[in-house]
Order: sequence, then structure tokens, then C-alpha cells
Amino acid sequence: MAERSRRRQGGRRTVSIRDVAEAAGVSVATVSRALSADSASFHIRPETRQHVLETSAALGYRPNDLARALLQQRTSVIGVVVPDISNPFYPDVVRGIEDVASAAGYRMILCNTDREPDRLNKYLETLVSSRVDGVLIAGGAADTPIDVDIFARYHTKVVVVGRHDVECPSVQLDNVAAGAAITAHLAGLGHRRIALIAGPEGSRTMRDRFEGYRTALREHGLPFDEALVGRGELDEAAGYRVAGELTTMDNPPTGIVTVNDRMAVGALAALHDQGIAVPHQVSVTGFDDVSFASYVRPKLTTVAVPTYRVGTTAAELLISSLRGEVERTTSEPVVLPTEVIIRDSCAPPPA
Amino acid sequence: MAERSRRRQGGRRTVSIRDVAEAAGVSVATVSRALSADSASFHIRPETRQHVLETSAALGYRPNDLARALLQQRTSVIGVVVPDISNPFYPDVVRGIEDVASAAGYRMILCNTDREPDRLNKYLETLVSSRVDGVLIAGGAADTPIDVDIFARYHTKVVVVGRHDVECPSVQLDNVAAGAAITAHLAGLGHRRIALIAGPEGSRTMRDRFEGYRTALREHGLPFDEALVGRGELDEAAGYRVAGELTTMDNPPTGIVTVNDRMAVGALAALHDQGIAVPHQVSVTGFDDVSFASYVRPKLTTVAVPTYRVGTTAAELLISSLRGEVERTTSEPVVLPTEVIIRDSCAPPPA
DNA sequence: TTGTAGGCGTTATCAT
DNA sequence: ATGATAACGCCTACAA
Repeated sequence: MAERSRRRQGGRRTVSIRDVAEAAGVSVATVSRALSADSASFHIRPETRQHVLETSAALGYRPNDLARALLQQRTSVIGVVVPDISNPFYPDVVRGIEDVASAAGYRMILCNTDREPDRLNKYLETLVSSRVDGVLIAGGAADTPIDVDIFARYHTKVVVVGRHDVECPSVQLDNVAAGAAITAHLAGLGHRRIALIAGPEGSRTMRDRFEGYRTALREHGLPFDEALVGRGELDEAAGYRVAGELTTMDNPPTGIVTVNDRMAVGALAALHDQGIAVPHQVSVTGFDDVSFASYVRPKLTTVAVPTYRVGTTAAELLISSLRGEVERTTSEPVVLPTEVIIRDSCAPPPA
Repeated sequence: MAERSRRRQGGRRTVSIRDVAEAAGVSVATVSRALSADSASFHIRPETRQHVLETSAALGYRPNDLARALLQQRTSVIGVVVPDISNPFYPDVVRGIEDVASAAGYRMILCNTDREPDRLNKYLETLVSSRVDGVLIAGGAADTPIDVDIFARYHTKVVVVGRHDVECPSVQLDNVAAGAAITAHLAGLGHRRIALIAGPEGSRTMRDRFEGYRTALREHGLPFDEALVGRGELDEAAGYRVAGELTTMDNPPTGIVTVNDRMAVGALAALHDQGIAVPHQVSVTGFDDVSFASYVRPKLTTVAVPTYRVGTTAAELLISSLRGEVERTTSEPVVLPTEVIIRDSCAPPPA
């Protein structure tokens, strides 16, 4: 029993439950009980408990969650995977996740994949090795097959945001319907040449919005014209560039549907710089209804998507899954509503 | 030795190194060696190694980082604390942190404090219990005394972003100088009544920008007028509201300095709605140079702050600290440069 | 009410 | 080159 002091030599060791026990003159079991959350209802003498608490505080003791997790087979950590936290869509989602996760006592490991399958897979492996209790895949994984078996083997619950083939609970936005609705708004105003500024093909969300655009065109008897769709990254610069190209073509569009608000703001800037009046000469729509959408001039007509609620809902789904409240079988996707917000950037086409 | 199958009863156990060892017909030590990163240089027969690798893969084995961390006294996890990831300043910072952290093999736990001391302290405790190797406090803690001793006791390295009294490496922006520079720009243009749309008092960053404003006023022989400063949250709505109040006062300002770009965009909108021309009648400046700053019209004159670099620099600081490459004593703060970006939202005051 | 001890899954040390 | 085994820090039957 003399080997206990083995490691005391180098840098001072971190204080462990045994140190508290020794200092308090009790056993480690007693310390554990005194510190345990429900120690009130436990068999422990109040004075003992008090004494242990004080000793623990005096020593600056912090329980080691690793040891606890190793024993209990649960870490109270969830992994959250997003394509890119810099994309203004995600901070709100992540914030929603964190709010409900932390309220439920979970910590959150954040991972950015940049939509690269390699990064995604590497992160998922890492998360399994971390023995996170659950993983929230919030986009960027639509085209990457995910090995659910490995999660099942390690009892890791999975929830995804967005449409995906993986068999697990999900929260989705009906981006097809939303894309159709905003396009239909322009068509309803009388526009017949409606352009689309689309995003990268790698994003399922953006593909769906694109598909909605085509659907609405069809439903309104409008032809799909390849020349009227431009692509780019999801930022202002791309919107600016593509809008500039659109306006200089023969027979330019009178309406421009955009796949997110940043691109829309870029488009607005391009139109402004060319002296084209919005909405009188050209109408523009955004997508997402980010905070500045109602502060640019003209105010942006766009579609509101409940980003924060996407996060909270997904986290709630995951947490009830962790509590075993969700069916093993894939439950129906939770589809959150979107809404076309009509502001000032659209009008009937010029006569 | 028959008690090995104890837990096999309930849900199937996760596969451990012992399962791999048994399946491969070797000892756990051999498996560990085969899987260890530098096993190439290790004493292990290539065929054995190969065999173990295959068995491991076949079983879907993933090493348990908890156990490893418990033993090695390091988790390869860092904690990142921000006031609010929804604030557009932080996603880029966090992205920078994650990029260098993940490249160095670290995972990241993200915490939002909303600048509430209670939340901050609770998170810091949690992080210590998680035994993260280091903590990056990226703002929101300026007025909360931080107990560095507890970090020291648990060998947790700390790096902060922003000015703070805590004794540890830090990366800072000279917000005072930046605030002075942008204000001086207006003063240099001939403005004599320069208003400030300030942020919450709880933010050190915002206080510093405010102080810079006062400094520039003084240096230019301009009086500080309490009536010319309005406060609000750091969003468009606040900028809109305060700008509206400013324009309706007697003897309104000819220049408006704003403490972040979102507020500036709000101010621009308010001015637009009142038919006040920017920059001809009133000049407006922003702060941060977020992506849309050059896409609103008029383009926003603002000060660029290297958000992404703030993140990478802080993470690099923390990681070299973890590697023991940084002095124990507080090193000099790393101050990153800011730059006034002159665009179209400022002009000399009307005659 | 309190103490003893086994084991969670690793890695590292010491044998062999 | 490989194997047995002792920690890492904690919780929880079980014993006292």
C-alpha cells in the first residue's frame, strides 16, 4: 500500500476523489455519495455530507467526467456536425441545439465538414471514439453514405437535419415547396422570364430549392431555360456576379429567384450598380430571412425558415432518443414550416 | 475467469480491445501496439500487425478515447467559450479555431455564455470536469473574474481573446485605436457633430470602441456630447431605432459612428426611410467589415477586423501552450491589426 | 451510515 | 516479439 504515492514526484497531481477522502477522513465511497446529485435522498449523515463538501471545496476538487463516463457508459456529450459554421444559416441552428442540449446537461462537440466526405467520415469516427452519446448531423452529408451500423454498435443515437437516406429521426424543411412558393409568387405577379441564382450542387438543400423553382415554373406553364440559371457559392460575391451576367444577356429575366439572402443582397447590389430599379424593372427574392433581409433597401421578399427552431427541434429529438423515448424504428421526419415573407423587392414586371 | 461474460446479457456490449484480442488470438497489449500510431517503429511483427488490423476492422472496433484519456491525462479536447455564436463576429473566429485545432488533432467543445457570469462559470467548471486540455475564452468574460488557480491545478491551459485581467496569453484587437481611427476619419472629413451608436456596456470590446470614439473627439478638439450617443443590442433593429432618434433631435449629427456593421445597416435603413441621403447629408460608418458591408448601398465605410485570424491565432497560441512552447509567465498579448476601409458611406458634411 | 473492492477500456511497464 | 498486469478516477453492489 506504499505505492500510492508513486506519481507524486513530478508536477503536482490533480486532486482526485481519494485526496478528498483522505483529507476528510472518510472513504472514497462516502465522498462519492456526498457529491452525488441525489445525495439528499441517499443514506448519508448530513454532517458527514457537509464536511465532505467543505473539504472538497477547500481542495478545489472537480470530479473527473472521464472516469465517470467510462464507468457509466455515457458521456453527456453530443457531436454536432455542420458544413460550415461561417455560413449564416448555421449559427442560429447551433445556438438552438446548444440551448436545449446544455439545459439537458449535455455538452457539445462542434465539427465543420465543408461538405467533404472525407472530413465528415473522419469526424464521425472521432465522435464514436469520443463515445459521444449522440450525433446531430446538421447538413452537409446528403451525398455521403453514412455507416449507421457503427453508431448502433456503440449505442450512439443519430439525428439528422435535412433530407437524407439514413434511417434515423430527422427534422426537415420542405425546401422544394418553399422554392416553389417563392417562385410562384413571382409567376403570380406576372413574370414569365424568371431566373435562378443557384448554389453548389453538393448541397441537398440547394438542390431542393432548385427543384422547387422548376416545379413552380412547370405549374405555371413556364418553360425551363437553362440560360436563366447561374450558379455560385452561397455568398454575396456570387450573387453579384451572376446577377450581373443575367442582366447583360439578350432578353434578360424580369425576376430573379435567389437561393439564399446573401446571394440576393449581392444581386441587389449588382442591379443597383447597373442602374436597374428593383422592383420596378427587375424583381428579386431571397431565401432564409436572415436578420439583414428586412434592413436592405428595398426590403427583401424572401422565405423565412425557422433556423433556431430547427436546432432546438433536432436537439429535442436527439435527447428524447437518448432517453429512449423515441421508437427504434425511424420516426416520421419532423417537417418545419417555411413562409414566404412579402416585402418590397418584388413587383409586376414592367409593361 | 468466467465472470468475463457478465454484462453480455442486456444490450450487446460495445466492442473493446479485449474482443479484438480474443478474436485475433493475441493479447490486448499486442492489439494496442498494432493500433498505436507509431506502431511502425514498434516491436511488432508486420504479419501480426496486419492480422490485428483486419480483425479490428472486421469487428468494427473503435478505440475508447475516454479510457485512453484517463490513462494519459490528456483528452485532446479544447473548450471554446463565446458570448453568442449567433453574433456574426464569432462564427469566423470559431471557424478559425476549429481549423487549426482539428489540424492539430484536437476536438472542440463549444459554449455560449450570453455574457452571463453564471453561465460562464458553470461552463468553466464543466470544462474542467471534462478535463479539456485547454480553454479558449473568446470574449464575453471581461467583467467576470476568472479563477485561474483551478485551471492551473488541473493543468488546463487558458488563452483569452480580447482584453482581460486574467494572467494568460491573449490575442487582442486594439479596439480603442480602431474606434479612434474611424471616428477620426469622419472628423477629418470636417464633421463636427459626430454621433455614436454604441453597444451594450457589458462588452469590453464595445466599451473600447466607445473609448476610441471619445479619444478621437478629444484629439480633434470636439466636445463629447452625451446626447449624441445611443445604445442598443448589436443588431440591425437597434441601429435602426437609434439612428431614427438621432435624426429627429434638434441639431442632429452629420456623422454617425456605429459599433458594428449590423447596427450600421440598420442606421442606413432608417436614414433611407426618412429620405436622408447617405453620405451627402449624413455619413455613416460600420465596424467589423462583415461580408455584406461592401454589398449594401452605399457601400459601408468600416473597419476591418481579422476575425478568422483571431481564431487561428488564438488556437495556435493555445496549442503551443499545450505543447509547452509558451512561457509559463504571461506572454505579451498578440495584437492583431485593424484597418479602416473607406468606401462610399462617408463624405464631408453638407455646407 | 459507512467502508471495501471490482471493473469500465486503455496504455505502459515489466517479464518472458 | 509478445504477454500479463498495474494503474488512470470513479461508481456501486455488497459487506460490515
